[in-house]
Amino acid sequence: MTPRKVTIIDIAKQLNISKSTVSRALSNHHSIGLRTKMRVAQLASELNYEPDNRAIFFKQRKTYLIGLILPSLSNTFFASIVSGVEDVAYQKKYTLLLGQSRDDQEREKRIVETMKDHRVDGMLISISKNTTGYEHFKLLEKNNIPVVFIDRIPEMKNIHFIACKLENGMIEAVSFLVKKGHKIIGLINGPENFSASKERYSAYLKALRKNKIKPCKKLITCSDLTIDGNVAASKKLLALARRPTAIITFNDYVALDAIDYCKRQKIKIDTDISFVSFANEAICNYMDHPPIASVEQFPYQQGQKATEMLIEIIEKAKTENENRKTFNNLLLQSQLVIRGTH
Amino acid sequence: MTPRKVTIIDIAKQLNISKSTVSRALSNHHSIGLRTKMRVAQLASELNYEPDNRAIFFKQRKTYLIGLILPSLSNTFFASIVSGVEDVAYQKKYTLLLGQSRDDQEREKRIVETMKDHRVDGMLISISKNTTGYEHFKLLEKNNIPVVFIDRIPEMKNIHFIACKLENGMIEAVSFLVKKGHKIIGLINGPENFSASKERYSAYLKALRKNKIKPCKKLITCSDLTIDGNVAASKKLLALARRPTAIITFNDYVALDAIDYCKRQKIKIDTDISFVSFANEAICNYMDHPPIASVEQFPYQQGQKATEMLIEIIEKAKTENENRKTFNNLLLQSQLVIRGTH
DNA sequence: AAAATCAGCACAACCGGTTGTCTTATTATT
DNA sequence: AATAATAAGACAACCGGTTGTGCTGATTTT
Repeated sequence: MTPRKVTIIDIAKQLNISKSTVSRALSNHHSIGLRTKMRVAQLASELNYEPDNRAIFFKQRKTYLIGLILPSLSNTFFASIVSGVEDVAYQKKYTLLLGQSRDDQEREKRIVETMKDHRVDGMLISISKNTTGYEHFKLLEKNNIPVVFIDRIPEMKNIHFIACKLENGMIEAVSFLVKKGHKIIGLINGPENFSASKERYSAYLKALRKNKIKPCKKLITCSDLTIDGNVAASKKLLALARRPTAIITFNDYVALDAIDYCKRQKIKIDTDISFVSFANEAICNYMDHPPIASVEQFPYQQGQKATEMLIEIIEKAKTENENRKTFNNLLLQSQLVIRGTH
Repeated sequence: MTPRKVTIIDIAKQLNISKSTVSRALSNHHSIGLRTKMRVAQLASELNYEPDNRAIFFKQRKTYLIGLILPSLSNTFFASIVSGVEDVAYQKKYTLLLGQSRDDQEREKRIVETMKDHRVDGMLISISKNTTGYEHFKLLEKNNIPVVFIDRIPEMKNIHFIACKLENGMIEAVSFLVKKGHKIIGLINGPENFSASKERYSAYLKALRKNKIKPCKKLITCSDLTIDGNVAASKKLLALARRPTAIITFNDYVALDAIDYCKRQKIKIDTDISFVSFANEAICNYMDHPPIASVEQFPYQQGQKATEMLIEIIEKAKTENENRKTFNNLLLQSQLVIRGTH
């Protein structure tokens, strides 16, 4: 049997005093005499006493746990979110429970369940690629566990979320390309059910209008973000009779696959075709032909802000009237980052 | 005030029965009558009753939490470890607490403290680059919290750990280069205090001996794994009068910085110099001139094995005699992966 | 018919702390 | 000297479950 940890009861017994006295002595309560306080402190350190937070949290109906669910960590974008979340959470004495949905709705549900069972004080979620049903999120609402969605937002009413406003980034991207002389600009978008895809799509159209370019449906395609999907999308655009001279991609990984495809097809990057991506991943700095520009989406900051928002909601819930709920939405501005000498 | 969750007491009151009856009814105990069981089940689902695991864990002296501390997630290597850990942990009903030390000893200590306070059932740790003091790990031992170290192992006696045996990988790497005609093979190693660096170092010497090549001290250097460190190390080796025709690097990121440096210096990759790395990161597939081979260290499997080991220790501790502790060490074999057509 | 068996449930202790109230001895007040 | 005030600490309830034991009435056994 695991040797039991030292409790205040052990201390109380050894000193022949009551456990409430020990408790108060340790928290320096005024109604305990100095002599007793010192004896308790002495014995506590001798016995290596460590309070069991769970007993306290249990009574406080708190856990100081925040659940974070992301599709994956292999994408540096999400890893940055973790860092942002972690930095704020630790600072405010919360600890992070992590789960990866692997873009699988069932897994996402199971993780939500588990974290709910662990009675997290709140959750941060970036939904999976395949999530269409939202019952598991409603379950959290029922259980009064606040959720702030990050970057990948479900299409629900009355939710808290934080994301990066992509419209301005997309407009900057298109204008940048136009200024460099491009007239046929393609778009490889992400899955159609992503709000982030829809936003890119409408911003793309808006940007074209703004630059007096007539949009062409053939120049717009989607990828499921797998390598095969990315390659297929690239193939489709590059096979067009009216082939684009520039392509804007959903993120850097799509761009990398597209660039790879071009190289295999002997299509010269930056000569025959230019790429602009989203995400601005650092790893691209090592590429010989990275996208010439990329829209920064500030994942670290999104993580920070989301966590601040969540903790505020958690701590407000204790005091405030539940009836009149308000929902917090925050959009950061994205920003086009032009790489190197382009 | 947050609306209290439904408890068995609420159910008991409404049905005018005792709470123990409710508890047993819900767990289908034989001494409860069918009629009562059904009434309880009915009301429980009506009220949306959800048991509070914490009360149960509390009594069981368990949390089903596993703490995982890694230096960082920006390195895909560690992200893979997370996935391995997560997959095994979730399957065995444990949940993951995550912390990044950012290669800062103080931060590592604080995270250990926090996780200890949350009474994790066990911890998985990959130590930070700068960790030299081990008091915080001894603290865990004192608190009877088992720890399994992963990949980055402290130099302590009597610890559980899992790592990847690098010797064979290094020997394969050197032999591979020799077979390709290289005679002057440099080594950019990691920080000297890493056991992983020491292992690479001695394996490198052993491999040279095996291939009848006389080692030369000048061909061996270390990097602190920052970009500047990597570049400085590259510079040092490439400035040698007897310049190496091949360099083995501590990991892929070092190789990328070295390759980048070569390109800027107009040293032709794969012609003037070849690189072999450790880690076999997937992102390198997108490079024009990735290392021609890389030693796979199986981070996902390390994560899995470490978690299996930890859970076994946790669950064994309950029943076994504590006096005769044994320590588990597991080494996976590394494996040289030759890229593409080389 | 009295004793034994058993189903079905209530009571209370426990996990490890916190906190409100009550008790007792000492000191201060009038 | 009698009373009030105060210091120091004991007692018990509570958080939300689980579990060992005891009690009650009905059925079975002899």
